[in-house]
Amino acid sequence: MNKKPDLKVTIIQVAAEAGVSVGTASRVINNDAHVAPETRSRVSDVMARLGFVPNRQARSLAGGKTNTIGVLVPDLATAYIGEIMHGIDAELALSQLDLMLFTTHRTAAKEANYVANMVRGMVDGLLVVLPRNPADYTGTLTRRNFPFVLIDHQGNGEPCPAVGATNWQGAYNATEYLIKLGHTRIGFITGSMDLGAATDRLDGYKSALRIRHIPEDSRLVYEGTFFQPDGYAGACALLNLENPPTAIFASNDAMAMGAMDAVRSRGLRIPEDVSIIGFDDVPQAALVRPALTSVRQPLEQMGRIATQMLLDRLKDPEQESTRIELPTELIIRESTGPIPGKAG
Amino acid sequence: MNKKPDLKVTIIQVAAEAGVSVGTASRVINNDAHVAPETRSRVSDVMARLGFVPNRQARSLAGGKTNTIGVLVPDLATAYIGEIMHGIDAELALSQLDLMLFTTHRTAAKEANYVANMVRGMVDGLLVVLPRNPADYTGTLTRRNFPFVLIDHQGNGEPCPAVGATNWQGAYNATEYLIKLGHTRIGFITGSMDLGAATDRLDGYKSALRIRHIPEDSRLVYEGTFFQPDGYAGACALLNLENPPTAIFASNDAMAMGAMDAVRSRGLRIPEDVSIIGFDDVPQAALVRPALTSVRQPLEQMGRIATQMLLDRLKDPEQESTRIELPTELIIRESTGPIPGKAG
DNA sequence: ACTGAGCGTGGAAACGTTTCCAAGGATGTG
DNA sequence: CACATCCTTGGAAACGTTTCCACGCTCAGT
Repeated sequence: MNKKPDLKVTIIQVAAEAGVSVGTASRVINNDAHVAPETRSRVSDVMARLGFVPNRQARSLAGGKTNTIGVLVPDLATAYIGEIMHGIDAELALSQLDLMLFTTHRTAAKEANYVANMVRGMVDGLLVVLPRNPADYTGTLTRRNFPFVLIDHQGNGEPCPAVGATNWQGAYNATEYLIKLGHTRIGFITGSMDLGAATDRLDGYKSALRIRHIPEDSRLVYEGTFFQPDGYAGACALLNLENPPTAIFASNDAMAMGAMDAVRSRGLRIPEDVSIIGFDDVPQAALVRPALTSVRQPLEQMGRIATQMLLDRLKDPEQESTRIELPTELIIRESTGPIPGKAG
Repeated sequence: MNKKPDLKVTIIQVAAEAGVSVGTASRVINNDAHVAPETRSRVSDVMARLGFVPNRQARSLAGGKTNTIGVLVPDLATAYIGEIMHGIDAELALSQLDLMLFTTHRTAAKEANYVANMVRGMVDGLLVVLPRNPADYTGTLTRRNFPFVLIDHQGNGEPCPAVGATNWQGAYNATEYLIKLGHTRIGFITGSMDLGAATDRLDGYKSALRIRHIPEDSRLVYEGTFFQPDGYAGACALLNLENPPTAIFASNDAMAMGAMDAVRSRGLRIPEDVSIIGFDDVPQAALVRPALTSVRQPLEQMGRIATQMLLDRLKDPEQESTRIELPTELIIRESTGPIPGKAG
């Protein structure tokens, strides 16, 4: 065990020990082609023996890149974001890039602020999850040619690189499915309406009703914020209507679970009395009883793809900005069934 | 709007513009006391006008500190870790420190590996959440005087800075509470037994039984891994016993929720037929129906305190290593009640 | 054998700060 | 009034890399 290196081993020591110049040592580190194989292995050996690890800051300073990408998330407390992060993380690990995490705590001001500062050398690229009002900064970013990708946001303004899911289509399909089961009174609990995903889902729901000539009833739409308690409150409100819905479509799984609790606490059965359908298909959806029918968003994949897009842009910042929409998929489980009375 | 700075503003430009030396400009940035008030404000103005943001890498390289702390987590998909992260993040935001995130995906090898490399200049300090086998590296870290704090780990080896919760006491209290309700057949679903928290909870359970002279029955202990499906499987196994338990104590809330599903899917009621109790008290525990009785771990606070400890050590690395145990608290909700037959 | 291309290498500038040292001016003390 | 002290400032050396430029050498083509 002669592997007790001094606290700091620099490239200079490596170069001296191997009898080469720092320039050559640097080339070995960076796998530069112009190094004789013999020299390369000799230097590599020395590096291994000394336990050399290149200094990150110095590399960044000299090389102009940080090998770090920044991820902006609203918070970390939800399974939803956890899934996306999982995908990002997995993809990043493959590229030897590190991840700097910033939480905005759902405040748009912080978001813009972070973005503004981050552009200056902290990170090479930026991933913004669930952006609040990206219009504040996408312009600046684009103008500076700073690589970034938005995750799960509908580009309502100028086009910018983003990956999302087919929220409209997913909501449409789910609603259509309920209609085919015989439901005509379908309650809807929205997400935060300042998020594009939320409005798209509502629109999908409305479109499906319209196509099937089911009259819209604004009392059947309850405005929530994507948090579980809203699902509970929303379901209560809907069930209190004089002509309550036979199915409730919540804009995400967390609210759907809240709605399930509300239904159960009134002694009603799922799906015999009320059908419940969610959105996202977080892992827990399959684990609750009755298992929740939900519109799957490929969250992890969204994280992965966004990361890949970012890496592409890192290599070629001039790349055209594309918006990718991943397909959603209706996952039918136990929480939905035919309308009461019509059931077997 | 003359705020259209060139892409890179350096301290040199600021100094030139303000008519001072770079040294003085640097002192202004760092709030060094030895700057005349007049000079300070003049330089500050220029910085604001030019939109100067100090280059992180250069600062780190020259100053020897990164202003970044590393956080090692097993993954991000659980509410449990989300809560802890929340606390860390909140505390870090106060100190203007940034957060570099690393996920180990529950592999001990990666954990040790990250730690080894991270020590070299990537971050100033390290927070390790739910360490797998910290013994692999705590020695090295301590020897090098590298600041770190372990979160939620029982120091079974040499003492090192850590914050945890009173797992033993929490499990003891919960078990005692069930006994007082009249339960004598109490099933227990463990967590991953390679985690100190898991063994401590099991020990607390066993101790409570022993004190109350309730014979231990190894069939009542089901070994799980902290994931929800284990709760389901565990509850099924326990209920299949010829003399099934009247209460089930799961080592965390995720498994408790799995257990609730299992109980319900057999047509049994909670808590009338079977009482369920969890551990952690994640936010969702209060949201499910029936609301879950659980042992609260102050997760967010654990994150905060660990961060504070780390910051203290950053200031004074020689500081003595303390282990802090935060008290757990039994939160009684609706999922527990008197034993069947004895109830009103 | 002579030339030109290309490869392997060394040397040094640059990256944007912090921090130490020294110097000048103002202030206070005896 | 001389001298010591403190405050403010400028100058320059680090920090550990990357990268550009140039130099010599080898080798193929003529």
